[in-house]
Amino acid sequence: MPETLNSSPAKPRVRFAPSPTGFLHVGSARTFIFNWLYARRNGGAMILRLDDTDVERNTDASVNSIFEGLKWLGLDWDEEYKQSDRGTLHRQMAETIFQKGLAYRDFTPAHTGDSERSGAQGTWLFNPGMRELSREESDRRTAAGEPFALRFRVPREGGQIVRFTDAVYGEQVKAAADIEDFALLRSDGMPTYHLASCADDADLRISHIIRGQDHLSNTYKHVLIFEAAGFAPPQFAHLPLLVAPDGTKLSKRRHGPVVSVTTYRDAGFLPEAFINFLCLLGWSPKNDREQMTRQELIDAFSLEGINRANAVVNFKESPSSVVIPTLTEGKGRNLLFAPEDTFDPKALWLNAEHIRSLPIENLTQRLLPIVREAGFNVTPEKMLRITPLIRERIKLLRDVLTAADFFFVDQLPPYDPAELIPQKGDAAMAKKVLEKAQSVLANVEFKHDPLDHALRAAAQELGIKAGQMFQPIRVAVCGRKNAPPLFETLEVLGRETTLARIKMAANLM
RNA sequence: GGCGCUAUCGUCUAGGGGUUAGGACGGAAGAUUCUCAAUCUUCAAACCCGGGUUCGAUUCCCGGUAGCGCUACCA
Repeated sequence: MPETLNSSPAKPRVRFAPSPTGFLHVGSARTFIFNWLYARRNGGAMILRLDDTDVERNTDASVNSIFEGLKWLGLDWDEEYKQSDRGTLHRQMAETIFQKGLAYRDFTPAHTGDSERSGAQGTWLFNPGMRELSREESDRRTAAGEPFALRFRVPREGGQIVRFTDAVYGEQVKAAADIEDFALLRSDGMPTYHLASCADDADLRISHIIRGQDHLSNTYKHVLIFEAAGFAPPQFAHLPLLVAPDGTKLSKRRHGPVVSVTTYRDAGFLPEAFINFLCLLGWSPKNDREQMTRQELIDAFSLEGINRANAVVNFKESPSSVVIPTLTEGKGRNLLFAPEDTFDPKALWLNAEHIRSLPIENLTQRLLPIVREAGFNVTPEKMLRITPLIRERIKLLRDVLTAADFFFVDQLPPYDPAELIPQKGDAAMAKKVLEKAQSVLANVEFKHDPLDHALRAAAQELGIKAGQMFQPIRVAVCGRKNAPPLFETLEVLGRETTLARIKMAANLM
């Protein structure tokens, strides 16, 4: 078939272009997800491009963190590039623009940075001296080896206007006179972000640029670059920013690990739940749906559903929670992670919802590695029996360690004997219950119904309420008052362990 | 300082010239239950302010305020 004649509508090409200067940030992850959703929804291509033109700040650790985070989220891409490999392309575009007279060499020594940040009123939109330099003079100084930055010659005369249509923010118009003569090339010959980004977007035939709203005002510069280089600008869609409860942009320095994707992974979030949560920040399916699978998100996604106001990630700003070490001390007592109230309550709820809707086998598989890593030897068979007992009781996968701890240990850690005393009862009643329980449980079949009948009958014999019968047993066996339902628990624990623990408890009374 | 973007319950959001302004999380109360969860029911909770346009604005327009972004030879 003559594929050249195939005029099927162009498939969208989108990209995620992080600069590897830190771990994968939750905001970046959301940007990736929205791009990915758009690509998958429309049968397009997802491109991952490392924007690593800032050699000073790039690190391998950061690149790893990005890959690690995306891998955990289970997000894939179709093409991958590194800007540092494409310098030639960038310089070509700069040259093209320069030859057209749309850029000029600026021989002013580079600003020495930092200190003049406060004196920003000294900001200049353009430098007439350099802008007006004759080509001859410019060439002469270049030939003499004088370093220069290449600046875009913004068409500031004649009240010109730059415009583009943003899929989220609508028509955008700005007077060219308000745009500074931004740099294209640094004096060391390296391209700036603006140039490299546009050159690559043009070369990779990116059709839609979906990125953070912090780039909205940069977009005018990008439109200028595209047009100067002879390309039609792609479609733009800017995303509202994710901010902290204090309204400021999320940053590791200010807000700690809650802004890093791996923190959520390590805390026991399900990747699909985390993606679900991120999607609901700044986007809405507009039908009151909240819990959604990956496929449902793909099917529902559209640029029209994106809104314009920044969204707050509602984590707790308690510094203490951030300081708590992730180390485990001793077995049994696994108070290891930052308390769950660190995270956005809605993220937690969504996670719990996703956990509840997972088949037992699947959940078990996800729980097992966590339990083993904490030092407990549990067989998959046993875990498979434990999972249904805790599934409704955990919000994070890691909660398995505190919700099911008593299933994993041989010896229960010490607990307060007073807990054994039932409601409206006393120590004597507790002792009576525990002794009765020993004799009853020595013979009954360890299955839900027989246990239920036997224990209720025993309560009646003792002339106490069922609840008063169950509580001492529960505490004896679990080491605490709050635990999964008793009969199922006993069933999993088995007769031997149950009797041993009750005997120990009886000795405490 | 200049330029721009934004503004609905505490938070995420739906809606839109006339609505009891809807949903969700979280909160409160209750039901259920062997505890805890889960589940169910109920309740409290919002249109930033001021002008205009209009018979009527939370919705449209303008201004203010606030927040955020850009204003680097960072991205």
